[in-house]
Amino acid sequence: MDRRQRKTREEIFSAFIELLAKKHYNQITVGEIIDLADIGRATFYSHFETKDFLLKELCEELFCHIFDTAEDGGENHKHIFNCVDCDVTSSVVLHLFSHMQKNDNHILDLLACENNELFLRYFKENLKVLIKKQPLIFENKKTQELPNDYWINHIASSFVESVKWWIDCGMKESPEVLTSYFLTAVNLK
Amino acid sequence: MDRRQRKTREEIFSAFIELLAKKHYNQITVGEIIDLADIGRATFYSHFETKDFLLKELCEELFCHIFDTAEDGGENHKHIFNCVDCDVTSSVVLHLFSHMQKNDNHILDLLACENNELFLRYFKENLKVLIKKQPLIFENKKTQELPNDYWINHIASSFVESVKWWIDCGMKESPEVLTSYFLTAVNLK
DNA sequence: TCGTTACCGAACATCTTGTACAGTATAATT
DNA sequence: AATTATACTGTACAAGATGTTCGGTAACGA
Repeated sequence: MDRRQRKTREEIFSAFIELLAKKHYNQITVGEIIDLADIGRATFYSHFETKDFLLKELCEELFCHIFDTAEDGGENHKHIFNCVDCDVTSSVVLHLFSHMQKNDNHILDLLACENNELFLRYFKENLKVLIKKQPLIFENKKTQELPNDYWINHIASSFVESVKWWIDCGMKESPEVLTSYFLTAVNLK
Repeated sequence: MDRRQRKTREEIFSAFIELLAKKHYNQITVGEIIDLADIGRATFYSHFETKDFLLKELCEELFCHIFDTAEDGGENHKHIFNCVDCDVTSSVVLHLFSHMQKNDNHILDLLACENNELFLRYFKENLKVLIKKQPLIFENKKTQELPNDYWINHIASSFVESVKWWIDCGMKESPEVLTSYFLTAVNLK
């Protein structure tokens, strides 16, 4: 990809994130974005068909990154984190919470801002994929009573809601504590 | 309130709900609403400052209704529903799921439609209030390990997510089955 | 019956969107 | 180094949406 293209794309994303932190998605105009990014109108539209596509691509970029690095969690992360209770399940969960806390790529800004619905949706969908790949880690202990997809949905939702709760509380707790809350709530420890 | 005012208000709400079922909130224009409601432009703006306020008031009206009728759930609903296992907790939960299934005031249409974020948010907030009023019913059994507000958030979220899952599956299950799933997942039975 | 209030409808300024095009700067190719 | 291709600029533009204004009409309540 052309360096100019890459630069412009980054400037648009950056301006967009800055605006999202300030006001609601619906209130943001393309005009504001191009002013802040300091680019021409036509340039914006040569990159993104509409504002909606911009949002979509931003989500995809952010979540691809965080979940790609989480992929190998089950096998390797025992060694990366010095976990208190270093079993595999809490290792993967802890890894995710730690990622959150570091706020890689402004992911927390987006999850906390007023219009976080879309991000949360991506977040949850990606989590589901991750969970499905680790059936042993997130085992459904009540398979007789709960359909599996209900269970997976429950786990993924509970994780997302834990993160939201964490943010709302000002993220005072450590990732370790959050991991413990989460695993207790969903009965995985 | 003037009968004309009431009528106009209802017509606007009705047109709005019809449009919401068809397309995303962002794509709906005030022009479309007033065309479908068959009222004058100025009339719309004398009722609602903006489209956002319309959405807000719609939510408030719908959720006030459903939760007002759920208030007395703890004491009286044993007699209204012939529950399989007629303890108080499942009675309240079952009552809510049953309400959902009946689709009072198009509440399911709104929860299922593309732009359900705002409804879900209202839904969850109202649920939290309900849960806080019934501390014995939704008891936090792990009070040593889980902060109470984390617990309440977990319960409310799980309920909302159960409803969403239910809708996504086509609502094939009975309210009783959903109640069972929910109570199992959050470990309340 | 009479004063009040809500609706109508048309017009209007303003803002937003998405497209078009000619000119300029930067990258890639030879 | 010269040439070709591609990305950005800046301005302009049509089409459509927003929110307001105002004089006239109809329905309400007392």
